[in-house]
Amino acid sequence: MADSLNERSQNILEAIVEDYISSAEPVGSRAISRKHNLNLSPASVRNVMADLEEMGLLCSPHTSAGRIPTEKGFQYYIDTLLEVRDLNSNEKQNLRNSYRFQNMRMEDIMQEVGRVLSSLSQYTGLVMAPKFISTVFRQIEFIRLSRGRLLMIYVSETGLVQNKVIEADSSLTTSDLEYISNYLSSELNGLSIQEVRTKLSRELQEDRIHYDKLKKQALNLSCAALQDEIEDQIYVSGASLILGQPEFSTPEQMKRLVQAFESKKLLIELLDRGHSARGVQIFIGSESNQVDLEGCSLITSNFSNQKGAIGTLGVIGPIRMNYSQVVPIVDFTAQLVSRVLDREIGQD
Amino acid sequence: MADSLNERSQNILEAIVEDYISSAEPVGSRAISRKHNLNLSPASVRNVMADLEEMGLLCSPHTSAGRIPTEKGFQYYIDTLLEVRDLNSNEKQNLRNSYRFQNMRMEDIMQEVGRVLSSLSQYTGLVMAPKFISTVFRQIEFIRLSRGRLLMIYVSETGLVQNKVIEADSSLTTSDLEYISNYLSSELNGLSIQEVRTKLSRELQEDRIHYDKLKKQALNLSCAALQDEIEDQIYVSGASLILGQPEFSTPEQMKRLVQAFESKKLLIELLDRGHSARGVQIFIGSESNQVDLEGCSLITSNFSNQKGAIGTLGVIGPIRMNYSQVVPIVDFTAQLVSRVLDREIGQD
DNA sequence: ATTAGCACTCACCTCTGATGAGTGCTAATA
DNA sequence: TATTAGCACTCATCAGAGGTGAGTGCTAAT
Repeated sequence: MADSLNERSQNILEAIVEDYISSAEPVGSRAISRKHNLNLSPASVRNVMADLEEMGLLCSPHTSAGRIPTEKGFQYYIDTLLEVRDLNSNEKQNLRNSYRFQNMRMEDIMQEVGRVLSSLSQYTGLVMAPKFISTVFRQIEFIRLSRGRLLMIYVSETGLVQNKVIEADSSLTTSDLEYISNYLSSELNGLSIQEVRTKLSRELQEDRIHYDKLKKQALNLSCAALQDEIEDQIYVSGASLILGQPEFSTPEQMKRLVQAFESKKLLIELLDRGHSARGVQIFIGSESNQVDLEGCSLITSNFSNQKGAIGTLGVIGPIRMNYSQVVPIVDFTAQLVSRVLDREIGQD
Repeated sequence: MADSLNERSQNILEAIVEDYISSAEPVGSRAISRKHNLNLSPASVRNVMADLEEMGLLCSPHTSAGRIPTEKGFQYYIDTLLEVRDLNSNEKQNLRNSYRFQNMRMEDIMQEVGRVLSSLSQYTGLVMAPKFISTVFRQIEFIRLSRGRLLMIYVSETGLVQNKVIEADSSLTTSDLEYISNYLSSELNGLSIQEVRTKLSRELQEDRIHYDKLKKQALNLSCAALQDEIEDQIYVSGASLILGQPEFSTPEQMKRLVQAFESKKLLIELLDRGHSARGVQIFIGSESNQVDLEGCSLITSNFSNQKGAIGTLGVIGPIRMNYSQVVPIVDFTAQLVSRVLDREIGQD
């Protein structure tokens, strides 16, 4: 149905959306007929606007105000009218230069990505570090904390460090732990977590392993350590930028957003949505299904190195976001980060 | 000078401060003369109020409003009038029960502390994890990331894991690194970072070490890894709570605060102020010297285990904070966390 | 020394009318 | 038949006016 719009309607809708994106104010027929050289009188524009309103693509706050695009209007704009141009090589170079990735830990890289995303887009940057489950095993260490409690340190191929406290048999000596660490690290090196898990459970079932008590304990320990998920890490940058947007200028709106940004769980859930997709994804307004994020749109893209290690980055802003500007930034940044992660383990 | 206040003046100042703390509104003479049974008419109260205003302890937003305490007024209240009662054993038990510390990584503990602090105080909780410099060496690992780049993982006595990427001689093999890790871990175990540093620089100067090339490399590596500070970790919880306070209800104020909370550097600087002191410290308003935190007060206390590992926790709220309620919470929480950190490495 | 009394101040609320941007409808026009 | 000029109408926004009430400072009485 929405596709049945004729060209004039499309032009006018596009004009309204773009005017609204830059002004955040209801757009009147007069403004459209003048600024965009459509050679149409305000009256004609009004007629089309009335049609668009009937279709649910526009609405007006009150009788004597202009029109603003509805969520559905934005949806249509994004699906049909938005042309995302690629960055030219100059812009790409600028973007590359914005990032400082030298000698950074994974955490620092993620933080840096958030920082740049938010400062370039002037909205809020979100980054979710590669998920534990998507990483490739590199090394594992066990350190005794107190009787019966061990600290497990896991390092992935890309240098992502995650740790976890596990309960364990208190009879293990320090050298036992060292042996176990070495044994597991060499056994599991290069396997994906998925493969690690199947390997572990298979070996645990095999009988012969039972002859070597230490090896069995190694398997038990690593099961305890690696079987469960490890909480995703998420980075929010430039939260104050989105608060500067007029649609969130009331104290209530601000509190709501800050609350949402504080809830890592909510954000993880949000970013997980696009986690299997390739390329840039756009979630408009109520698609997020989060009351606290009402009025927000999210532009995300996944990044990953060649061995897996999938994370997600993106920008969250008002529905009235400058999609044509932000989408290429998110897109290219994801590519950039993917390449950086490869370099992390590469030989250059 | 401030101490020259007579008892009546003190009583009235106290009454005004406490009324203002609970109402956030200017306090009138009538309210004081009635609610607090001072047996004084409003007119008498007004006389005293005028004196207090002249001393700079009170001010009035305009002629026909009541009085509100100035920063100096709050300072006086805190220094002279505030009586901080200890929690009774019931309250202590409740507080203990609020915290869930089982099998938690240091990060989780810090986060949990922030969560509980903010939810109990209804202001914003701040926690700074034990500073790297104050920790006791437990173990160090080096993992090759790519040619010339190593990931260093440092684990402190309390299980604080910190990592860092360093550039290094690319000729080191995996087993070299393993040897180096083991050598350093056994050499440095139990030393404070301060001691580690002096030991390292002393050994590097000694000649005999130069015969063992690998040991020399070990020392070089650990110098590169441990000589610089590692960035402090800071946790902010319940930022939205402070935004609910009437003094920060305008959009500008909110944006300002959110910005301040986003700047880890600023917060670290703030918490560092009280870092050498013992017991609870209170920083009122402009004492923070941070324009972005204008109108805020900070209540902090350090925590530490018996071996060092000093961190700081606290609550940030409006100057009009409920000090008598929050101070004991911060105080007892710091004691609690200190004990938990000891248990981390203890034998129970 | 304390307090009752009183004039005074001023934020806050509500009501009012003016303004103007923008609309919908209708009739004239190309 | 599609477009547009014209016009009455709507309604948010703003400024000014008047009323209200909480609270003050001062003075004179207790």
